[in-house]
Amino acid sequence: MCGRYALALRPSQVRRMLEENDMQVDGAPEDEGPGAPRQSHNFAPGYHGIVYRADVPDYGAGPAKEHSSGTKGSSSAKDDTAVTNNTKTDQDAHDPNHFILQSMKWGLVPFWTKRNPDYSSVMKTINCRDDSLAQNGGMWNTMKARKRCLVIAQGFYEWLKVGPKEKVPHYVKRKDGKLMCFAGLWDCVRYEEGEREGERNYTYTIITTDSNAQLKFLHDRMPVILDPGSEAMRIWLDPERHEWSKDLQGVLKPYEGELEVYPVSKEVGKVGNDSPSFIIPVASRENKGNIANFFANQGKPKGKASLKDQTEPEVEVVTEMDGVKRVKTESLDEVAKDADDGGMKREQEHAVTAGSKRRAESPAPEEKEPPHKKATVKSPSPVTQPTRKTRSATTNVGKSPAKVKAPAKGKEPGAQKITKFFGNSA
DNA sequence: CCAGACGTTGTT
DNA sequence: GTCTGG
DNA sequence: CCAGACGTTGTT
DNA sequence: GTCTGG
Repeated sequence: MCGRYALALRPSQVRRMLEENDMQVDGAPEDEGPGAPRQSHNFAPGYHGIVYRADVPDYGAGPAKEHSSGTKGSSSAKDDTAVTNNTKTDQDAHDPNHFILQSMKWGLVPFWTKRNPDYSSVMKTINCRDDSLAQNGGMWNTMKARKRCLVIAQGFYEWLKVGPKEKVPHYVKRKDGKLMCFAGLWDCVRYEEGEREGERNYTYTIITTDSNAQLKFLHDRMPVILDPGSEAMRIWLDPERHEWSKDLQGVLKPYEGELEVYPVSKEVGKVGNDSPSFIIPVASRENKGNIANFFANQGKPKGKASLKDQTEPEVEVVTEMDGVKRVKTESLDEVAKDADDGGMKREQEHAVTAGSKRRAESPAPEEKEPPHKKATVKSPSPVTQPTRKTRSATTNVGKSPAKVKAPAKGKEPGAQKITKFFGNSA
């Protein structure tokens, strides 16, 4: 289900927005540079996104040596040597009372993985079912106990199936305009060999649960969404809880707040495309207006209030079961070619960046991550940003936000699909 | 003991 | 890494 | 998650 | 259909 979402904000913007919701942020990754999270309205698995979590060591919350399952108590209790020890104590800098934003790669790879896992394996861990966490064994055991986090997004996409071949993308966001915080799990792995040997690779997964009544027509599953400042969020992120419990399991339930759901441009289906229009109702007046402005203003970033607030979707989800067919047809086509509008000469070259071919031909033998094609149009601050609460100045605490170590850049799968990451011993 | 799984979604 | 099956 | 590729021989 | 890239 949650296999694509929107996060076109820089870490600094995310930080500010969370702080406006009274969330403590003691560190954040750089907006740019190696390992920086990607900004895209079409955020896909494998990208580096923004995760929020307690500032605990790489082995997670709780005592360094303890086993999450509490199994056996023997052991000499002396040998410190933290888990992946060596190389400086990676801890001394951690403070569980601090919460940080960190860049991590979407698609969880467990810490015990020996080699860079193949693509298909990783794709299966972009999500984690809430009911999988209710069972005791399994690969999530350590993470659910000690490595819980929030995955930050503006909203997510879901494709409504209409008929045997048609799929209409819908965007889902919070009605109150706040950032969407998914319950997630993270981990850190250091491969034993390969080009990434020794590097710390941070990855994450998004927890899914049953859809709430509002989204049932779209899909039967949805990500777990937590409200900023809620008790559920506090529990989920609490580093003092380093064992699974009913309280924690209880956090994982369908969202009870209000969401906004509406169809969007089919262009979002093509990975690699990116445009602010993807999070705007496809057939709305705003959309047309925005798109027009968008291209009209190509040269000047300031422009008028282009896409400021796109409330009232007026398109709304319309029916579904039987009316499905019509839902998409016209409206979508319309937008697809609406760029030409009724008389404007300008046309669609759009903001939609064309997806690149898969002609892997790296001129330089380095750099992994897919090219961050600088979106044709950069959206300073696209939609969103309600400024609801308008808290007093977000006192930018004087702490150095550089506490978070830049995560190792992930390597794109595919180069060498060795081992499946589940199969290795210690 | 060792070897192998450890996952999700969607579709049938 | 842990847990299960053989 | 969806979209798109999915191939060989031979020549430069 | 399956697999890969983004």
